[in-house]
Amino acid sequence: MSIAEVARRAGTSVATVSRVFNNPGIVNAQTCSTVLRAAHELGYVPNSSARTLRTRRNKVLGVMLPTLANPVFAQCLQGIAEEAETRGYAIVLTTTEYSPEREAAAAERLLNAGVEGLILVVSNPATSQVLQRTQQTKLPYVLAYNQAQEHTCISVDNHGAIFQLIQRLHAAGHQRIGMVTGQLHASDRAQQRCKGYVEGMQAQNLSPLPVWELPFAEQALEQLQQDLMEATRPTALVCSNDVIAIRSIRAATLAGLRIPQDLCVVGFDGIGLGRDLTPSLASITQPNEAIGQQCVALLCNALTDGIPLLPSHSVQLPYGWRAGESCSPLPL
Amino acid sequence: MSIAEVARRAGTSVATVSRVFNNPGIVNAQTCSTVLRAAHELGYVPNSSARTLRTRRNKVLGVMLPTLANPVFAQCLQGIAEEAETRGYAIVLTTTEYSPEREAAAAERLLNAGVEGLILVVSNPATSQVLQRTQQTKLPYVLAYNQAQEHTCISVDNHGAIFQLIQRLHAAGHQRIGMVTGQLHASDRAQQRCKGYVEGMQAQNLSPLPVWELPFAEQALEQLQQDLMEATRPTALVCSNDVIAIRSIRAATLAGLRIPQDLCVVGFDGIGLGRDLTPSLASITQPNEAIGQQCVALLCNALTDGIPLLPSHSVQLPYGWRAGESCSPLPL
DNA sequence: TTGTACGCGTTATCAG
DNA sequence: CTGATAACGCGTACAA
Repeated sequence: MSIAEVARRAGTSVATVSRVFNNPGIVNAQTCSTVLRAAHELGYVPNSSARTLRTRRNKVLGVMLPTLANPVFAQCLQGIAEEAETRGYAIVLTTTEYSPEREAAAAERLLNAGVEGLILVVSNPATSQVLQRTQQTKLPYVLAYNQAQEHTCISVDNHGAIFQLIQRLHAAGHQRIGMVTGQLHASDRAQQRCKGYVEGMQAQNLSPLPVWELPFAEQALEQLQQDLMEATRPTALVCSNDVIAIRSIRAATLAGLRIPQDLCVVGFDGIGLGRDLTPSLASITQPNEAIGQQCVALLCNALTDGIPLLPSHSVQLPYGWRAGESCSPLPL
Repeated sequence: MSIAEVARRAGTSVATVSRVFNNPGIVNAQTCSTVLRAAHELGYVPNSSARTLRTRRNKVLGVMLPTLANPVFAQCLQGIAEEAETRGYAIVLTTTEYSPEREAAAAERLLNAGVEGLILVVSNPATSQVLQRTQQTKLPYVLAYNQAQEHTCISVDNHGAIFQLIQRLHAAGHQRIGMVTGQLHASDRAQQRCKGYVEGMQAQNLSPLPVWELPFAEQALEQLQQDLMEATRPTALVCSNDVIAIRSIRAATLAGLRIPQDLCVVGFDGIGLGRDLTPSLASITQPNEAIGQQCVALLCNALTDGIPLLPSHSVQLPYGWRAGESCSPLPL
């Protein structure tokens, strides 16, 4: 099952067999088909380790995600896996659970695994040690979801999406609009979305409310619930992601509010499950699979062309809008 | 950065360096630490391709999952990734979207990737071509979630879980209990759970209702919705997984029913998101991460010990119960 | 257009 | 306990 056996059977040298597989153009069509037939009959499949040893390319991509518990990343990974598969790349996966400490260790493991390139979702590109470390290694990498001038990113316009949403909510008559987010330090996206909220409110001459920041705790939700029982409660809640939105709906319902009559709730991400909920979840959608696919595509192209990946290769994909029962119809 | 450089710096032979990394026990403690230091100073990291070429072991596991859109499998994958990581294994992932055709192709790709072992979730172990093909190759494999005598499986007692649930529902006063499932042919678990339903009902001297089988279509849900408006509608709905349960809650709500006063709904899987829903989702829980971890553990142990994986190595993990607002409290 | 021969970095065998 | 050395399977100068 090695190249030598194929060569023997085809009556050629190993070099020719190798060429047939790597550069068919430069070999006689006749010999080529002879070799191919021999290879097929023997069920020959090239040994990737040997090839890697020689070429120093192993066709493995490293993927670092915050968690798989949030369907956004699961969906993205699906896109990554798909595209990687068609391109013949394997992936090694690691999750950080949104912890900066785990991030560093996780990245180190990917590096040690000898990956050719990296797809990363970091908590904050501006402060991430992972990115410094990665840049040292000269390995090509692309950030998914993160948005930062200095890096190659596949993302959506987080700021603009929320900014525009505020405008639409206002147009629909909402004045008191609140924002709920996960832990801000764990996610630059959340920060950008919050910024979009504040500036969006100001642009509408509305005063932004203090942002609800929900750490992953029961307690925080109860606070939100309390606040929603005040007379000055908002009439619409913008959430920095769909999971937060689902939790917010829970808090609101426990506070005795009806969705969307008393309170409109909008999420961000467009996870598939949102459609099946009751009420169905209104959300700013991201093309999650496509984000994953593009990451792989960019990386693989850079790898095969041997050109370095630059910030200018960043792609900003369009976000969308999924209407849902958790929010009354919005103009536009 | 190769073993030779380390040897030179440590003043030993390459063989010794190799031993230090692979079998430290048989080398002099003194030399050992010298080598280790040299290696560390040089930032030496063993080349996995060369090692693989020599040992014919690449430390890559193949994982075949139905989809990542269902959080159950995302959670399981998280467990797999974690355990694989700690054991120094990489994984190559592929999804089948519950399609038997895609299953065969997906498995073939994993095989071609040269994986050392496989973790599979197949639609039906009894009819799966994938398993035949896998057995031909003599590669060790373990089935996750699937339950079958002839294979090595990590699963829960699907039949028993539902059987017991029916008993509890009956004890709580329910007489008309219905069952909702996804496409039966796409999942042996669903079949086993339905069997548990039918036999559980009979054991309680209740007559089982025709099972609602929901293909992935809008239409099917509407049928359920219609049926739930009949006078003879069930008072409790057992669902073969949490996603189905979420959809059923939607159908019931659209039918004008209140959950759980008019209709109790119970899911299966215990996906994390279930806790955050309103009403929160009552569910029979599976230890999803643990299932993934055990698959990896079993596989890796078999791989390192060189012993074949037998059906007798199967593990049946305990299922649990998560109370939730979608179902009134149940005895036991 | 094809063949020969070397080296990629390791591990395993066999002497010492 | 340690060292020399032959593979492992492949790609690629270089020569023909």
